[in-house]
Amino acid sequence: MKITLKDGSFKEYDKAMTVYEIAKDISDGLARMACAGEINGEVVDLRTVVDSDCELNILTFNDEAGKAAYRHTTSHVLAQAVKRLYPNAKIAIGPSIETGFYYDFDCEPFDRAALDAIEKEMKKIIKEGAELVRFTLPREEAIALMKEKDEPYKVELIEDLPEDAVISFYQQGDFIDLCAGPHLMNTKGIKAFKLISSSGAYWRGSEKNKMLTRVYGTAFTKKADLDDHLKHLEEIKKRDHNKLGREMEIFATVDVIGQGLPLLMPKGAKIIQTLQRWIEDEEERRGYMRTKTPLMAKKDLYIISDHWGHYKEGMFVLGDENDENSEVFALRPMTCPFQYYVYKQSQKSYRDLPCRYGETSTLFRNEDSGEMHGLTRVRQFTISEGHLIVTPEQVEDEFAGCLDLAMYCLKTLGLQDDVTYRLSKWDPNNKSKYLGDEEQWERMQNKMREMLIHHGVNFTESEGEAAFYGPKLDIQAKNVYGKEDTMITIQLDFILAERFDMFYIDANGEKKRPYIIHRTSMGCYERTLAWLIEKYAGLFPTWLCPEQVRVLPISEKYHDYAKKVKDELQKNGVLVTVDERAEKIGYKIRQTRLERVPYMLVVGQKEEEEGLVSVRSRYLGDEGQKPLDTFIDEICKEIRTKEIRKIEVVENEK
RNA sequence: GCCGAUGUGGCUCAAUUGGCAGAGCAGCUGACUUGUAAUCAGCAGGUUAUCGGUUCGAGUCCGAUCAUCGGCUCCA
Repeated sequence: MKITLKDGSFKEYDKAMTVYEIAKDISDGLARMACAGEINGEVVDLRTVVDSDCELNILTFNDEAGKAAYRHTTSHVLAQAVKRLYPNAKIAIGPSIETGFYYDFDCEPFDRAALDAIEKEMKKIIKEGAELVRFTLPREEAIALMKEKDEPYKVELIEDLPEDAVISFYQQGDFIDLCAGPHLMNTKGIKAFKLISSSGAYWRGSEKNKMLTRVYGTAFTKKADLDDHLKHLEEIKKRDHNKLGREMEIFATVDVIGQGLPLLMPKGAKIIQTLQRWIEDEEERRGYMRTKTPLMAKKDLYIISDHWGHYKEGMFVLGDENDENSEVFALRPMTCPFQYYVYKQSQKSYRDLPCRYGETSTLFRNEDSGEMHGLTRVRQFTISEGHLIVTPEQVEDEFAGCLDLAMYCLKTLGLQDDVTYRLSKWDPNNKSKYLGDEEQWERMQNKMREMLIHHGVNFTESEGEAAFYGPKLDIQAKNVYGKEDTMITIQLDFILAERFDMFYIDANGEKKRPYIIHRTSMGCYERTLAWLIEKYAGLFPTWLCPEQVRVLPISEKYHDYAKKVKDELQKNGVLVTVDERAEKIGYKIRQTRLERVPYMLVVGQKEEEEGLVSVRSRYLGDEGQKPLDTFIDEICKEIRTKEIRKIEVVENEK
């Protein structure tokens, strides 16, 4: 048998040896070896390999699958420890995840002290060093075994496996778990792990099911890697927009105002204003017409759009629905139907299409109380929303136009490499959630897929993520913790034009249904702001900074000159302030840096006499003295071109 | 909505386990008039998230509510 190692080398082995024995031989410390290999790209447990003529890659901890096996084994040890300390706990599932693992238990919730105790027990189990033994059972016997062990969740899992599935178990000491593997060969192999937190999670991810206790942990093959990871978690906490944004006075929340209703402070409001002006102008250049439509409407409107049928739970309803004499309104969760009525104000010809409407639109969504988070999940938000009413022939070009605009926005903000593209499709197993029939959905989804391929977009597909009226292209980004959110969305709608009886007159004088494209250009302002805070750790590109320059006079004697510098900058549209406090220059510099202002202009006697400024920037540190006019030219160019200068000087410690 | 944790000046944290709410930073006032990351002195700032309960006495114990955080579900 030929065993290929990842470094490209390979060894020939006697056919009489089992793959497992070979693996032991190769790894020479068997406990440290992930008992996993790869055949034709598929990860397998070495003990399941019967064909000794295949070409096999032995997976080590340098491979993702090897690491996953390692983390997964740690989750089994966690389950064993929990069973020892809480014999009545029932085990559910415990997979490996990106930087660790979790395991769900049906038992009382754990507090930190309980987690510490479980950790201690896990260390004991690791020290005991039981071998992980794999065995398989026929379906009935597998069910019987799990019934005997009184593990109802495992029984349910087995019952749902296909009839012909191989049902494998892994045993370490007296602990047996239903599991496909692969695993380490011995629990002794686990070197570094930590239980991070405990929380609730529904069995099989459905809120109709019982809530189980989930324990999250992280595991690394080296102690140093674990320490690095824990340190990394501390580090990214510093750029978490929810912490940094409050610290920098970009936003705040107030308990009597309510959940999901952040206050944008002057700095946050300024950044959003800058974004908004930029986007509105850009859209106008691209042929959009601006609308400004009401924030609320009678429920009649939502009945036509069928938001009343499909989205009522998500809306804030005003008035008493149960009282026939009460006029019922709802705050708008979307702008779509309002802009449709803008379209419908006059009869349109095919010559009027494409008709592109844009609106800086404030929306309200009654999110569940546990959903709100910083600026990324709120109950009131403002998006760069727009709707394009197009003829069927224009769909492709206009979709491309929306995509181009979205990509332009991302690129300008420096975010283009941080996103993934997702084709969000309907859920064919839950058709009642959606309007329209299967034929329509398949047709539109195929069309969208074709367009994405045509434009060379690298995308994934996901079922059950569509809007109720059509498929979406969602542009997704991850926050500092790796959690994904939709930043930008472009949606194809083939339903609502009919419901709203929208039409245009074609070249033959016949009424035709238009298509509608729903889209955002740079998404929701609040969410994009949160993303920018995390991306730049608060050190925004100069053009976005709420304060771009601070003038620091050496002493009171130079206040007049400082003001003159400020006025000149202001005249050129630069956001500038003067620090006139009677403090030493070092103190003012320190504070200006902590507040992340990109440029400081120190002015004293020499500067005043010669019309200079001493520039100190977060980009290059001390940039020396230069004429005021030169500095103005430079910074105006930087702002105008929305340049993202590379930051060389980063130390914002407090 | 569900599970869990947390809540003390603007921020970071104390308060000997039920016994006089305190410190640093920030702020304000005054002095200093300063050359590239913290000048000195003084002052002010609190119904301990809110409401209720137990107690001679509650920041501390109990209950409810609100908010924040970590997840689940949901979602831009």
